[in-house]
Amino acid sequence: MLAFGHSHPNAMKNLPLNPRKVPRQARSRATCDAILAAAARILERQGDEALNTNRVAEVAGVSIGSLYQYYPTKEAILAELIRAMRQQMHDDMAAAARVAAGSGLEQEVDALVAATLRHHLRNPELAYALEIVEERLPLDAETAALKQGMRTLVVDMLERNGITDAPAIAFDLIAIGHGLADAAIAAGERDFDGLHRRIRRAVLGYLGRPRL
Amino acid sequence: MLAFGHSHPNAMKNLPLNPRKVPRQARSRATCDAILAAAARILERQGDEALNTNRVAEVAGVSIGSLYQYYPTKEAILAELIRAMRQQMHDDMAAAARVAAGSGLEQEVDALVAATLRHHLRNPELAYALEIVEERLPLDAETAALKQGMRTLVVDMLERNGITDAPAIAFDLIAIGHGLADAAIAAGERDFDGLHRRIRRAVLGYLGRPRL
DNA sequence: GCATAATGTGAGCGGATGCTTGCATTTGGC
DNA sequence: GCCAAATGCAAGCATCCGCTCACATTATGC
Repeated sequence: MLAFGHSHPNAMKNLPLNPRKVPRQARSRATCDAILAAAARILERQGDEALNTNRVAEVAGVSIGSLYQYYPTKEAILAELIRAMRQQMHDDMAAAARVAAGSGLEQEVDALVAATLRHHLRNPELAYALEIVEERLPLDAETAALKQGMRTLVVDMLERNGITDAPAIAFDLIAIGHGLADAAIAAGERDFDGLHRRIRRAVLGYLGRPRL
Repeated sequence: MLAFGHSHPNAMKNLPLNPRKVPRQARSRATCDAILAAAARILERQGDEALNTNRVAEVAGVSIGSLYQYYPTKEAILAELIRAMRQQMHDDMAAAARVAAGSGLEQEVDALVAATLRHHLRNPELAYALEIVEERLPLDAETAALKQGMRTLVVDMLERNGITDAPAIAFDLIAIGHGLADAAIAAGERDFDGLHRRIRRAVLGYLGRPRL
């Protein structure tokens, strides 16, 4: 389960952005958490097509009115879930990059790939559903910054290992990893070790390293 | 623009499959084409969220009742568009594979990659929108067969060039190409030559070929 | 020309869903 | 204990959208 950081459900949604209340008492914080947890549960078990505000409120054991006191729109709920996921993923990757820094390209690639796969491993269904939702939602600034941060971790890793044109290479490596992970997960694979090896092979192959 | 093959708008949709009329007169064939063209236009210009049956009928200059005489559901229209796209793509790849067969791995990879990119080049917006729709739609048997056929073209190409475990390798190569193409197109790139080179690099790198 | 089949029409039904609003209940400071 | 602020509630409004149906128009065979 994701840990929700309580980063003000407001401060998002630019177009229909009507300010909403910020929870002050413990009671209302519990309500917000119940709403996010219910939304995650629905996404995980039934996918994003089954998610609507009435159902979220029902599963959360909260009235629809309470939901709209804290989340101005359905998208605000989804954006909050996505932000929490990206935060966790970013922090995990940053820690992995820090630990592996200086251990050589192969080790560093491995560390970053492992961090991203760990993310999917925790809750494959939810992670997959959230990524699908993310594609068709305008990113809020905070989530965009997190994604940029993850990209920068890859760029820095490449530069530490003397690779030129790192930003463009990072773009492609991320795309390659995404492509392989998406295809494997969509095909129902759950062998993350095998997937890890294939992503390593693709990444190092793209970088022109001799095969291991 | 896609050429619609008039492969019986019926013969799809297994669950709510109510037989519908098959066009006999030229008049009704024109109606069907107008409906498919209108749906493609909407997808291309406004994306799949903006597509609904009322709007399709309006853009096609046809009444909503006429639309439902030939297409039992909204999904049947989309499935027909997807089928036409996959047919064209498959035929294009098959022709490319035939011409390039025996010219060596690098040439054959190039030919197949070029065929798939040509497909996107014709109408990037429509191709992109259709692939998004395809992901969340149950494939009809004919489309599934076309996709399987394309996969087989890649497997055969690999086996012609002495590569073992071809089916698994083909799966990964397709995923890699998809990942790179999706990311580039989503980022607004329109330099298909550059994209072609990067996909070649990724594919040959995965296969462990020395860099060119 | 006429009968019949084929095709075209659009008002509107039924249901889903995002969200508002008016009111009830609980909490915390004094 | 009291009151104002915070929180909670759910009926139901407004809209969208997939789709039907009863009827009008056009083509085809004879």
